[in-house]
Amino acid sequence: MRPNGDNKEETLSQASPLSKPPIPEPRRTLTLRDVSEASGVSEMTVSRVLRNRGDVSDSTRERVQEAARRLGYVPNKIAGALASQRVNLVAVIIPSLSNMVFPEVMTGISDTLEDTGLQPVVGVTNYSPDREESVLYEMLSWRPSGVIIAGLEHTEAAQAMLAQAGIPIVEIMDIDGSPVDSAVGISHRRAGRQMAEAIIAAGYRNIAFLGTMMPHDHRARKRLEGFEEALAKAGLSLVDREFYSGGSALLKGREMTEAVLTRSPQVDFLYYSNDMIGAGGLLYCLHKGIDVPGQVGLAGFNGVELLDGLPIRLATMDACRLQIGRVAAEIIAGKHPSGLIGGEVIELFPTLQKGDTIRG
Amino acid sequence: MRPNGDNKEETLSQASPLSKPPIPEPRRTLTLRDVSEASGVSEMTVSRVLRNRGDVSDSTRERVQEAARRLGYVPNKIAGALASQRVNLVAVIIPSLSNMVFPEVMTGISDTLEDTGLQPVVGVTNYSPDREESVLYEMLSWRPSGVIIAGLEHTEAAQAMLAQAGIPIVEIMDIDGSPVDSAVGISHRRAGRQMAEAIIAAGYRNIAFLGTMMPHDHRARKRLEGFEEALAKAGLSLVDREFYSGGSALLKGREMTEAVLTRSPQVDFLYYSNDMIGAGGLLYCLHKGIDVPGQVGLAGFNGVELLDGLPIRLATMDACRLQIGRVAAEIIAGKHPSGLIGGEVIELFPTLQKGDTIRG
DNA sequence: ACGGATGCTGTTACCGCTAACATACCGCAG
DNA sequence: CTGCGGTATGTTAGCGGTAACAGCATCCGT
Repeated sequence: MRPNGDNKEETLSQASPLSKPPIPEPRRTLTLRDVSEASGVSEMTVSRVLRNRGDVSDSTRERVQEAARRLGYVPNKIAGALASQRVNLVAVIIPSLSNMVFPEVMTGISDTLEDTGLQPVVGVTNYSPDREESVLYEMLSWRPSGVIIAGLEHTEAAQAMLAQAGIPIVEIMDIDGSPVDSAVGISHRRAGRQMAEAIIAAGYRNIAFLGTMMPHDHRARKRLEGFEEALAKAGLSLVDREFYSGGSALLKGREMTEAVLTRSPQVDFLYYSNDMIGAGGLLYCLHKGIDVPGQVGLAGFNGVELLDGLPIRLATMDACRLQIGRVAAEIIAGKHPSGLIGGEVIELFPTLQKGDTIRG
Repeated sequence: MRPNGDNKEETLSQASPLSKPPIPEPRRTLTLRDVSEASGVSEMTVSRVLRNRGDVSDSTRERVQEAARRLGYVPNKIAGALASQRVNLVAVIIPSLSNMVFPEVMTGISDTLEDTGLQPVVGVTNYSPDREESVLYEMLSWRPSGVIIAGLEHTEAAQAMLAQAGIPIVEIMDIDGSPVDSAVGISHRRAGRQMAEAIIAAGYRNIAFLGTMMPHDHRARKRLEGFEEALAKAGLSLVDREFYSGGSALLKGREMTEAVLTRSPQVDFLYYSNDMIGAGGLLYCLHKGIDVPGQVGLAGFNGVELLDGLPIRLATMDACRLQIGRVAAEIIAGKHPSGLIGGEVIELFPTLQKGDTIRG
């Protein structure tokens, strides 16, 4: 299966005597040379035709294209990239795919990159800093044209690699910290604060938090910090808190909610670190006949599409995922107005959607 | 920012006079040469150390490693791959990421590839055959070690590329058709049939189908075909059908269910093409106080984790996603018992989970 | 008619790394 | 002391493309 190193000259001279059957020899993988011999021009001209660069006469162009198509030639980007010092890949490094939130960021990125000739390549870290470091190393070794990476927290080595890479780096999702190069995202601290303020303004006083255990989900952590900060400012503090890790988020939301409401019956508001567990909690409350938002209010975070399908709309904050992807890609592609310089921090502002689960 | 083509010799000779400050010059991207000069051995020896290949004395090895680390050297896999004719990438081509189902396949693939030195690279087609073709072309041009691609239906050109690529190809998810090389998946036709049989056996007679409009979701189509086939065998046919495209699947499920139940009040069973719309329908029925599964039964497809969090469990069939990913990766990595020959079709058998939405 | 612009094609020298082979050095049996 | 096998390192020749430049017609204005 591997390309065998049989001597080229002999093989070729007897293999393609300018005959025209469709697919002459499906053995060795084809090179520019094969197309060049099949069409009677130099490799360079073939290269020009296939990349649509430089002047080539129409007749030659057609002859080359026909030959390439007939042979089923697929260019070798490895060689091309090495020679031209140009790689049309953008490394995208994210913590998870099963999260609903990152696929949407990806959509924003893909859409924007679509007509730039750039191609996103995804790496997944599972929220592990070490894994992030090795994924980054691996991707940088392919010399991408840019890096889009989630979060501002990385290992020291990863920071160093990013700083040294000599390509545009965009850290996304979060702006509470100092980026290596550019950053696009929202302030999770502010988002937590805002939600707390809205909750307090609505008159809730006995507030519980339900969220992920993950020590490396810095954004969830920052939201909670902002949230508690605002509570403190109002002279309040969390009445209860519950954490989980792994499993079906919807189910966990249900279970955690039951646990909290049983343990702390005085609780009148449930703040969830994401919409999925929030939805689980909401379904639980509705199922139990709890008056939402009268007796208990709820809020999540992210603004996932899923919420539209629930019986009543969960309060949430849109995390601007699509736009984050778009702007990050624009910066990499050099299409962003302010991204031409690099080193920008672009803050987006999530909108609070009170839905039907906060009274007032 | 781009590596500038300044002449190497001069630059180097004055840039690194064997001094030892941490990060001498963050300008040009580093090459083996830089590490070689910094550690006083040949490039070849550095290459050997960094790849852990061949015999190198401990003292040399350490010196080289230290230099590489100090400089922040990241190898250039483009050059490496070109020279060695070896690429540690596996192309994975799937229709969508927002589907819940493919991320899980990805997990199976990643897990299995983890300790093989192989790296998955994802391409997304959005269920478009043309896009699939171009994504495939793009990926093949990086000369991956294998291809994992969803489905058995591809454009003619894509089929040809796959056949010519000279690397292991695994078509996943589906086995109702003829694969180019290997295939791992379930029979969706059989799955549809099985579900229909279970529904009929439970005594339902007025059955409606609710699903996606997408003309290129061949697996959903095959499930419906199998389903109708089994209905026909029992002298039945679909009482109603409803299609959607785009939007929040949960919401669409809700809306479609309302539409069907209003239009065809005699319907006593709702068969959904996926769990997400099924869940939407279930929530709708529960909300309306419809007796499930007495008055109306429901079933979906996929066995997504989300279902665990619903008030009652939706009937579904597990699509063996994790295992599909695993086996596909094993075949590519040459670790699968029967995959050593290639050209195998491996059928997996989904289990029908009746949940709480089919009576009996 | 001639210098120069223009269009098309070919030649040469790499890109950064590794396979394969060559070399140097060591110790030790003969 | 020679020769041999092994270990540690260096040298050479590409991998398959592309940048840069070098031809060589053809065509233009003056």
